[in-house]
Amino acid sequence: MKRASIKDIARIAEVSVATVSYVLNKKEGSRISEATKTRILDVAKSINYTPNKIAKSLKMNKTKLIGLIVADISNDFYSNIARNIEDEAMKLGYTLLIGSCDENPEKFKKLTELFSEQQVDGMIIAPVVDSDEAINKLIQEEYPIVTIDRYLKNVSLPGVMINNSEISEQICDHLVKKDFDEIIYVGYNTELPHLLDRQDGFDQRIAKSDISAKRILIGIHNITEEVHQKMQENLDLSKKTAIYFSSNKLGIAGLRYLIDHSISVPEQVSLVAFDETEAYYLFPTEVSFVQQPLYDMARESVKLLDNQINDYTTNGKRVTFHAKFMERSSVK
Amino acid sequence: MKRASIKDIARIAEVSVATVSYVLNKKEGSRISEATKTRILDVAKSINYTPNKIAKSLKMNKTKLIGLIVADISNDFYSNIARNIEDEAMKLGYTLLIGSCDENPEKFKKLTELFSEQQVDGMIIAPVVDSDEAINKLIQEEYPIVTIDRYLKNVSLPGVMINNSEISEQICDHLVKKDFDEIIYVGYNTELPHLLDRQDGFDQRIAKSDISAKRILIGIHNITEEVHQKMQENLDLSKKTAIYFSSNKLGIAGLRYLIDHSISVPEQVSLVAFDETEAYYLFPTEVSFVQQPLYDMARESVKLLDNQINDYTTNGKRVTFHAKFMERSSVK
DNA sequence: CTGAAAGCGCTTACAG
DNA sequence: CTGAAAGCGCTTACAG
Repeated sequence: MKRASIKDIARIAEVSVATVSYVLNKKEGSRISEATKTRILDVAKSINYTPNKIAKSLKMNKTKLIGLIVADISNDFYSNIARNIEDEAMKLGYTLLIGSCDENPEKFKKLTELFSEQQVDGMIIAPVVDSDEAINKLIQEEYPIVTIDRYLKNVSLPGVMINNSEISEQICDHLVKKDFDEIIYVGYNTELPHLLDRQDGFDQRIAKSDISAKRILIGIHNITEEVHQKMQENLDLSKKTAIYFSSNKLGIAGLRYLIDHSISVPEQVSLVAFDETEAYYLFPTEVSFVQQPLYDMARESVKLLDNQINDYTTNGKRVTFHAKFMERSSVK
Repeated sequence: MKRASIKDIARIAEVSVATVSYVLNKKEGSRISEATKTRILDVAKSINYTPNKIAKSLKMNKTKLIGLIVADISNDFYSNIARNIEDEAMKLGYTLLIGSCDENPEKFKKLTELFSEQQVDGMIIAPVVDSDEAINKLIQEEYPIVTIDRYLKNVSLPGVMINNSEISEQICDHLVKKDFDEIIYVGYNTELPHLLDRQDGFDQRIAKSDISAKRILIGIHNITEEVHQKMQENLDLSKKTAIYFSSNKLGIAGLRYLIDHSISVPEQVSLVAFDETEAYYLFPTEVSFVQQPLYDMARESVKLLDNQINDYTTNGKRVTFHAKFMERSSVK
């Protein structure tokens, strides 16, 4: 697998490597004669030349590589975000490196180091709990970074997010108006700001009502088991109940519980879930869900990062998108 | 974002860059004195040195990068394969570049070019229809490649696959013995060898029985619509019927049809699907499915590729794994 | 219109 | 025990 280099082209076309480089990069500015130009192009084609991006990167001090660190790539939300980011990155000439840290700060740190060694021009990250140290190091090095989905409480990095609190309030409002005896919020026991926002929005609306509300908060591991156990303990079918699952993982676990216990939706219990996932569509009832504008978020994140790369600034702006409540038939 | 280089270390520690390089790469062979060694390491740490892999790659003529081209990353099968490959690649010191060509040969070709320019040491690919040209070019350049899941009819590339024909025959045998009036095979109208194998295995077993069989073959786009339409036309609930969905996408579309039409499984119709996906678990009946040994396949593919990289050979061996039929309650 | 030369950050065979 | 130097494949300011 010996690859042709511009040196080879230069030798065969009997010109200098400089000239080859100019022609190949279309930087001649009409300086090079048509004859040499076509000769060079022909030779390049005939020996199957492909540029060595590594060499170019070294010289140019930029790789046109972007690193993406998601919290969990097996989550449909993140895999869809990744696809959209890849498309957008490509449009701006970047190649995307994808890493999943699986909510593990050690793995998060390792990925930042890996990407850094790989000389990525910047990173799009979804911070996980305890990833602050690794992130601060990047900030200190003035590494271009942009957050997505999640954000940091104490640091103002540029990033994209949704109106978590607001949309939760809307959902809750919708449920409150339907006159349920009880509304159950299913969320995570976590410090992640965007998730606390979802909880806050819900709480605020509940506070203004006189409806009884319960909170089921679970750890980030063993989601299925914990959701099942807590639903067992908290779901009282003698009451007219609505459940709000604040993530797709929680939603899937909850739907699974309802299937296993033959609880029919929305006859016996109503529900709303966060995010969209293919799995919702195999549930016997159409699931009402919160849809995030993935494409717009992906596009904006790449744009923000590109800006950071071209002109580094410390006070990044955070862009908030509006999630959309898609009403289906799972709420009665 | 000015990064420290070994030159900086050399200057501060007052040694040559050669010495720094030896120490950093632990290639001293006890040649360097402990004093200089620790001095260099201390300086490296204090100025936050991270090696520039780009420079190293250029010099060493290898990047420790592997490219993975899957047919469709939004398919759970491929995203799980990708995760497993990433883990295995990491173990051997490789970083994984992931690309999804979405069954599009143009995109496939573009990804091979992108990866090639990025100087990946090798590629793991799932060939799509009409990708032969791009693949032949790689072969001609003696680029280390390994196929996964799918394989090529006319070229013997090293690769991993499952016993498609055999497992289909087993499934069919299982259904034949249950004495259905009719068995429907749902597959793709395609030339992809591994899918034709699935069909062949089914056909062979049917031929030895006297059960009526139907084939529903659909195009690779608009899966949901086509499956719905053809099931509408072909499903006769007055007969005792079993359906065999030969991919997870087909399975999901089919399950969706059954949900939409309130057809109960296995009471009114029995079914088996290929591959595992989270969505199956939200279906009211536990779905019997074919499980592929993803981890083993991923590991073997990386191993085969690593072998190719270290010692290129043209006659690659193909490794076949055994898929497993997981019987649940969707067949009566 | 074209080329010689420096340099990006590394590694390593060679010399001392 | 340590260093000078060449070279990986490019780009580009400069000279002619």
